[in-house]
Amino acid sequence: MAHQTGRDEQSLALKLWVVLSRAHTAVEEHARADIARHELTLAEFAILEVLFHRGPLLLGEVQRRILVSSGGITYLVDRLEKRELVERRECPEDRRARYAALTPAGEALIREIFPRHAEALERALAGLDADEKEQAVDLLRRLGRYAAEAARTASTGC
Amino acid sequence: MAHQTGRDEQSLALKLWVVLSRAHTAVEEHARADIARHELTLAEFAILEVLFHRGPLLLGEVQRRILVSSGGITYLVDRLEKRELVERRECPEDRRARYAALTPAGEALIREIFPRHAEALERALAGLDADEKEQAVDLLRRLGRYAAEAARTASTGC
DNA sequence: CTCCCGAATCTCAGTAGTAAGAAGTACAGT
DNA sequence: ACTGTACTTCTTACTACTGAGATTCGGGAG
Repeated sequence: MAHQTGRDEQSLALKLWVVLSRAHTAVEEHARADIARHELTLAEFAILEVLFHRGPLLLGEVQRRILVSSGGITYLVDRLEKRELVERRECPEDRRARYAALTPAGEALIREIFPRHAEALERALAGLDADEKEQAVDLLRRLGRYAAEAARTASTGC
Repeated sequence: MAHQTGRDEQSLALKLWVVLSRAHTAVEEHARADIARHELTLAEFAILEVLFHRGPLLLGEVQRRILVSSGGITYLVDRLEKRELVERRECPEDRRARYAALTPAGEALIREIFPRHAEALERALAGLDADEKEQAVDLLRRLGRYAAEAARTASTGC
């Protein structure tokens, strides 16, 4: 048989899942600690960052980019709106939809903290050199794409 | 200067962090969905799994292996104990400490679902072949180790 | 036009944890 | 024996979300 997926293949997959989880947890802790200094969660930072780099986006677009639930995006934008870092704007073409956009204060904040956050991440990821990072990016990109696609086709039933 | 860490180095680090997060989220979703069929969270499954493969462990040892807070391990073992999958046992040498151990029902459950879970993970991770998985394991292991170590030394202050 | 299906957002109850600190216990130094 | 420090678990209050359903609206079919 061509694909004899035995116990060693399985244990290799399990090992990969474990080291993926641990690496993610360890790096996330750095990111979280850095961002917590500004009283932001990672999800809140991600919203500021995506609005900074892409400009105003519909709530649904933000939701898909940062991977939270529909309830979650409402909750998060509510919080950022209370702090006057983000504002909702009506969408002229579709009255169901709203844009999220940075306020001047939000833009000033993300402009200030984003470079320092990038530096903190660079330090956290300094265990690999540039070549190794590129290899890792390639492998993880394919891993993630495949897994996301597999989830999609499984739910739609083939 | 030897290490000119410019904008491209930083954006490479950022890209790595993004693909690491997305790969983790996508794979975790598979693991979560598979385990949810048995009314278990990933953390609960991790406890059953570690007790199955290592035998009875002190709560603190379980906590360090599955990376939750001290309050979290109490909460999780409480839940598993209510379902009679795990039991607490006194530690004769140290009366502060307790062992967590699988009940017969808990062992039967994990013995049944672990192989299927391993298969589900293997399918989720099938985007990489065996060689690539080994490369990824190596890179992620070093990445995670370094980041975890950096967090430790940062908190102890050098 | 009206009906209806689907999409975009919001509401609200519930949940899986975390953080900080309490209580009990071990152990080393005096 | 006594004291102080550190460790182990547990308690309590809180948080950052999730998931299901409600609401509002767009757009095509009849």
